[in-house]
Amino acid sequence: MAKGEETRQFIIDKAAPIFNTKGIAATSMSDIMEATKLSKGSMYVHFENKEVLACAAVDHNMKVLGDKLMAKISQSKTAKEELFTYIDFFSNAVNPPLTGGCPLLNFGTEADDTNPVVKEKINQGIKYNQQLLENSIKKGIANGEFKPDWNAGDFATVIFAMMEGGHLISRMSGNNDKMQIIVKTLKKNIEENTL
Amino acid sequence: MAKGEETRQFIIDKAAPIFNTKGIAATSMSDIMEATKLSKGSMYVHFENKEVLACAAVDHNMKVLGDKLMAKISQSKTAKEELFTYIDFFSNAVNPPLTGGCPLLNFGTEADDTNPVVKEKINQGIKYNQQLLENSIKKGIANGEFKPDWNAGDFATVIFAMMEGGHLISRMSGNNDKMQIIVKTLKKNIEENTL
DNA sequence: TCAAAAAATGACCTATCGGTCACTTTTTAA
DNA sequence: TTAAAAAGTGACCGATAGGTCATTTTTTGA
Repeated sequence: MAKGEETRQFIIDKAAPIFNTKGIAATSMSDIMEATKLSKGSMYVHFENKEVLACAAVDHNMKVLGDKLMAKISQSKTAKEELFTYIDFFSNAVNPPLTGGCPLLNFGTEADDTNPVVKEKINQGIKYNQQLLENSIKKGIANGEFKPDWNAGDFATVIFAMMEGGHLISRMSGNNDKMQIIVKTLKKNIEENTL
Repeated sequence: MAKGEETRQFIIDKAAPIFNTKGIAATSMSDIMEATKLSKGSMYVHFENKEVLACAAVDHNMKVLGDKLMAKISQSKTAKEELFTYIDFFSNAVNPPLTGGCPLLNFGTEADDTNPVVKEKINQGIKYNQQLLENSIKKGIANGEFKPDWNAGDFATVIFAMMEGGHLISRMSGNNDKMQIIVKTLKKNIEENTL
């Protein structure tokens, strides 16, 4: 990797968790300078402006989270195991896989009415998650693990929505109590559709 | 109402939707000045600083939303109707009851790692919603509408989490398709627990 | 090896931020 | 009616925001 690209990645690595924690608007270039120990001029060698850096940070957060998730899921042997692994992966909202919590929730709500570019990134991220879940369910139906009349698309949406909602509740309360109810309910639901 | 209190309320009325749309950090006092057509000095007669105004706006958004919700729910005759009314009330995420969408989601995610005061307000707001739902379910169990072994607390959490998650999905996609799946699933679940 | 290209620096720029204050206008109540 | 209190004004303040650029330092490849 050329020096330039190396530094660019280094900046993104340092900036990503800050953006995910403080939000895009509340994160200043000075925050990134402090975290990277680089000068302001250097930041602007690699990023045209703050918006470009923020977008790169959003992408990075989603990629890192996706990679961690897939590393776990790919170890699963059955479709049911895949769903359980997905749920378990996000089940600790107080100590989440990514510093600052779920980037889809964080950047999505901030970008909603203000940043169409980031909003669309998050929209794609959400669709990716739902597709991932839907594929696992369909796989399980195809190989006889799950009931054939189970609506894969609908339940994929249900899982995703409940996990995000549970994430919000548990982060606000500071404990995973409600998230555990969500996890329990979803797993029970999966069991009921398991043959 | 004294003149001072009148102006204070006027400022909160104008500021609340702006904060809910842009977020606290991204909303400037100039934004509020423009919306109210009041001078900067006047703002600081009624609010010690931006944080105090933001907190008042958060409270106001939650109160307005709660009042609108209760106005609908109080018309319901049965417990099942109450739950359906709650769900329907929040079912249009693209054109939500409050400008900017759900304040619990908006302010909650922003305040999460940065503003403990607002975070606690949102935590209380979430608990209030869950309690409201739990009470309706318990009422329905008590009067024989619902199955007696239905876990009221758990299902209250499920409804709230799914609606918030659905809200996020639908706002990002710009349509209510996924929210409708959520609504359909929840109502079916309620029907299954209705005697 | 060495010169051109790329990266890094930090002083500096303008705009805007939240917030203050001396002053004017309006409201209030005796 | 009137004077004290409250509300409202807008110029002004220091701090910080995002961003620029001449200059220096480091990297690169012929």
